[in-house]
Amino acid sequence: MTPVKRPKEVDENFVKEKEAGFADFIQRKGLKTTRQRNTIISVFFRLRGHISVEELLNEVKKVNPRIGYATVYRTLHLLVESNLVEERRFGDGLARYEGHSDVEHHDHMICLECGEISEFFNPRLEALQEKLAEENNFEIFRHRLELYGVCKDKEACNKRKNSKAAEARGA
Amino acid sequence: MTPVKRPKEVDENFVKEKEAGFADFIQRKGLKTTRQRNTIISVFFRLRGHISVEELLNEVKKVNPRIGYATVYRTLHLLVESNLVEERRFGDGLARYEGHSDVEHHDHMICLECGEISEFFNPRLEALQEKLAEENNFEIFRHRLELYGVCKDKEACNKRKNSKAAEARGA
DNA sequence: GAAAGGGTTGCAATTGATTTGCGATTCGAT
DNA sequence: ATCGAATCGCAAATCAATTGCAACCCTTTC
Ligand SMILES: [Mn+2]
Ligand SMILES: [Mn+2]
Ligand SMILES: [Zn+2]
Ligand SMILES: [Zn+2]
Repeated sequence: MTPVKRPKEVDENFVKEKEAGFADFIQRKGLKTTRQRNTIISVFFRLRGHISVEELLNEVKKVNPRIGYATVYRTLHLLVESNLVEERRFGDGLARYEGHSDVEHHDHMICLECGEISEFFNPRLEALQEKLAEENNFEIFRHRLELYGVCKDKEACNKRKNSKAAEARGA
Repeated sequence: MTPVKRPKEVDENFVKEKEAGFADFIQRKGLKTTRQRNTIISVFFRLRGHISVEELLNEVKKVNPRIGYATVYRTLHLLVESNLVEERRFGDGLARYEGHSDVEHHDHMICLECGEISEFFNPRLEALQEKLAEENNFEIFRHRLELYGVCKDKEACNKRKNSKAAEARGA
């Protein structure tokens, strides 16, 4: 298994790259740079994990409280279209977004108890998928693999579950 | 690749098994057999493919026009809970349901052009997932793998796409 | 086989996420 | 600075799915 590791600190270089990529996209498309879009992507790429629209909006509002849902939704669509961000749906009914990290593509294991999401990438798995597609005369553009289950480390799992419950109460 | 094959004709034996399974579940749960539920499952298990709620309701209404959305939704939830049916979401925003066939579990390749959904099952792929989970100290309950792309056979793909477009116009 | 109790239905209203219409505002090429 | 086009913010609309509730139907009991 190759776990995907995310840097703990914000990687300013990564953010810069993403911002530049978005600027490119905007220009290519004949769209406009705006204060709001800049704020949103700057905030977004400094967050890590699988961010919901609400989470993002909350953070964005700390910078500019006048920005609303519609603009965040619209900007996220642009980010997805520009291929700088991927949309995820883990079955809790709301979309989540993540900027690619070093390992662009990866898959997920989701603990149904504590909600922990582990990211991984395995070349053999990817290759096998290609082989199966080949045999079926099919060309893969993208794929989605999610493993749902539970942590075997019950101790760690429970700890996470509890801290999550506490957080939910507090918020 | 092991393509999953579905019988072309309704397999009455399969339907019977499913109906019996549902009866069992209903009883175990202390729920009630009703005319509506019987109609819905009988219709559902005679359909094949990945059925949306609306599609199912349309068919159900041919038998009993008084049955409404709520009952179909509620019955589908029971079917999923009873493990006789799986819910799928292929990204078009609505849930689809399928009764298991001989090959209980399978994954999907979805053509973004013609909408064709190929079903397959590959033991190596399944085993590899288990191995990766093991390495991550994770226990898999279920998983979801979807390959999105296009048919390489452009002729067949276009034919399907066109017949689909015609159908949409006609309906 | 009638009555009782509890699950079920159908409908309409509600929810929750996401989208959209639109008047006001901002962008950016000229 | 100007002007047409793109964008914003808000509220209203949409869309799938869920739910409250009064009427109704099953099953068990007597
Ligand atoms: Mn991820
Ligand atoms: Mn299937
Ligand atoms: Zn866990
Ligand atoms: Zn195709």
